[in-house]
Formats: sequence, C-alpha cells, structure tokens
Amino acid sequence: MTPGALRVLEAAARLFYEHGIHTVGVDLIAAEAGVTKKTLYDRFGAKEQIVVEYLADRDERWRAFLARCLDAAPPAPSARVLAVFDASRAWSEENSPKGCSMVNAHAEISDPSHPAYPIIIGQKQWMLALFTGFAEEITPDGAADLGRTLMLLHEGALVAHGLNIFPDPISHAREQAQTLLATTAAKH
Amino acid sequence: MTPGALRVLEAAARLFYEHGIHTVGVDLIAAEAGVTKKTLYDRFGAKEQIVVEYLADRDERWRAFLARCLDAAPPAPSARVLAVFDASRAWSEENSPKGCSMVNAHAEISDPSHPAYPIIIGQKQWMLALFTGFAEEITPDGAADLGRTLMLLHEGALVAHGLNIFPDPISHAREQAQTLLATTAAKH
DNA sequence: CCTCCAATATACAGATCGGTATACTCATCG
DNA sequence: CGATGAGTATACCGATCTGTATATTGGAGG
Repeated sequence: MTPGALRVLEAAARLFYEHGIHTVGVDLIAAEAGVTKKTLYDRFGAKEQIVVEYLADRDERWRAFLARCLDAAPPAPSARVLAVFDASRAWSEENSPKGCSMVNAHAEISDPSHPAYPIIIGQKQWMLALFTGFAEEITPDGAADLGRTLMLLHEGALVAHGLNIFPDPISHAREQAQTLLATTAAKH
Repeated sequence: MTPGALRVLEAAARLFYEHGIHTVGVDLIAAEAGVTKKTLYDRFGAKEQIVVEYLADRDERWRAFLARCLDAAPPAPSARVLAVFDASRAWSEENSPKGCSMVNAHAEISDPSHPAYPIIIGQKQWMLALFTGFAEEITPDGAADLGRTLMLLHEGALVAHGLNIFPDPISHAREQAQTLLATTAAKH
C-alpha cells in the first residue's frame, strides 16, 4: 500500500465514521488526504472499494486490539468476559464516540449483496461466538443463552455510548455482566 | 395536512427507513408518492423538514403504540416493564426489521444542531426515564441502575434484531429482564 | 359565479456526485 | 540510460442532487 493510498484510507475512515458514508464524496476524501482523484482511483478503483477497506480495516484493528487485551487478562473465562467490556470501553473512548461503526454502516447499507455486508455481519457473529465460547466454559448447559445475553448487554452499551444517553454505559454493562456471571457461576 | 403531503410522508418514511436518509432523493420520494416536486416543496419547503417530520411521526406512533400496550398491561411495575419488551417485539416485527430508526438516523446525522437531533436523543432519554420510573417502584434505592440496565438490554435487543444476529433477540431480552426483576425484587 | 388553493406538468438552475482522460514530474531500479 | 510506476495538475463527462419557475387544471367555499 502506497503512502498516498494510506492517507486516503485514513481520511476516508475519519470522514465516513464522523459524517456517514453516503454524505462524504470522493472529492472531499481526496482533498483531505492531500491526493488527487486520479491517485485515489488508481489505488482503489471505486468508492465502494474504499468503503469495504474502511470497514475491513476497522474490523481488523478492533480484533487485534481485543486480542492484545485478552492476552493480558487472567485465564478465567469470567475474567476474560469482563476484559472484553474493558477493551470496548477503552476502544470506544478514543475511537467510537458515535457508536459502533459496523452498526452505523449497516444503517446506510440496505442491500445484503453489498460487498461490505459480510464484514458487518461477520464481526457481530464473531463477537457472539466469542461470548458464547466463554459462556461454554462457565455453563455448558446455558452457554447459548448466556452468550446472547452478554451480546445484548455489550451492543446496548455501544449504542448508549454513541447516543450519550447516560455516563459511561460500557462500565455499567460491565458491572451487570459481572453480577450475571457471579449468579450464573453460583448455580453450578 | 393535504392528501398529497400525507403520501409524501408515507413514501419518505418507507424509503428513508429502508435505504437510509441521504441515499433517497426528493425526486424518488415525489415519484413514489405520486406527487410532483412542486407539491412536495409547497408542503415541506425542504428535504430536511421531511426528515424531521418522518422521525417525529415515527416517534409519536411508537409512543402511542406503547401507551396502548401499557394500558392493557397489569399495573404491577415489573409486568409493565415486560410489557415494554412485548410492545417492542410486536412493533419491530412489522415496523423495524432493520433496527431502531432513531439509531439508524443518528448514524447519518452528525451535526447536533440538526433539527432532527433532539427528536432522536429525546426518544432515547424518554425510554430511559420510562424504565427508570418503573424501577423506582421496584427498588427506589437502585432505580437509576436498574433503569439503565433495562435500557441496555432493550437497546441491545433492537440492534441484534436489526442485524439478525440470532433469532428473536427481543424475546430473549425480555426473559433476561424478567429474571433480573425477579432477583431484584427478592432482595427487597 | 368567482375566487382561492391544492395539485398537475414540465422545464430549468446551480451544484455536486462518481468516475475518466490527458499530459506532466520525479524518484527508483535494472 | 531507460523503463516503470507513483504521484500531480487540470479538465471534463453524464448523471443526479436540492430547489425554483411558469403555466395550467379542477374542486370547494363564500
């Protein structure tokens, strides 16, 4: 990836997240990246491709960040679940003041055949599988249920964070997850 | 409101929700409503006004629908909380396959000075206040916390419903709310 | 009857959209 | 030295965007 292409992707990521995908035009992206439209189209071919790479890159960065957080967390499954919430809080504070970029992109992309669609759905399914995997180690019987509940708390916290409904909703979700894990563990 | 204006609002509501606000142009709205652009601009003045009335109307309809559901629910606060989830499930099944229209609109509207902004934030704050009000009758001490937790479950369920991550997430959230209310009530 | 007004049809303005074309510079590498 | 390729600058294309102008039709109320 050439330096110009990198600047394009950085500018597009910032503008797409901040103002939405359809409101931001390629002229603005090129101008903000300090690059001509020729360069932009030589590297990416179409705006849609920039959208795809924006979401794919964001997905990849989040998974890498989460992996580092989980590496530093204790091995106990409940501690790892809480580490996910901690990671989300740290990530959202400096990367996602307007909520989850995948959810926001989904609001603008209706066509399931859009090349960005599998990235959006893929990240959410991956997160659900992550939670369910931890739940498996805690209660093999109710793993699916527990994983889904953790998913709901987590998604709700991201939305509440983006809408700024009340202060620090991700920490609140973390606490709720903690008591939920405690009562679940007490039963087995 | 003239019949033409009503058709404009109906068409705009359907198109905005399905394809996003910025992707849908006034020409398409006018065509789908069977109305000329002149009529559209005579009634609404600007596209932005159609957006505002779309969201305001949707907000109003949801509150009216919820009010009817709550009127038919038992007076016990925990039953009324569950009635909110039941109402959301019924509403979402036939009105919101792509998730909450307010959250989706928020993804496309970055400027807090946009006239639609207070409608979006207002509905979410109203929902939080509703949950907190019920929580007040259950545990006056932890009302704020309980209200916020219910809000997270509810918002998470709407997102999961829109992304179709797993089947019937709103019912799952309802069940989680039920056990949460049961354990909370048992403490007092 | 006659005025008012919602609505029609059609055309257009100015801007911006995504995307392309042409011609040039400049550094790297074989 | 010569070729390649990343980049710049600028101009353009057709389409679509929001919004406006002009002229006409038809029904309801005073």
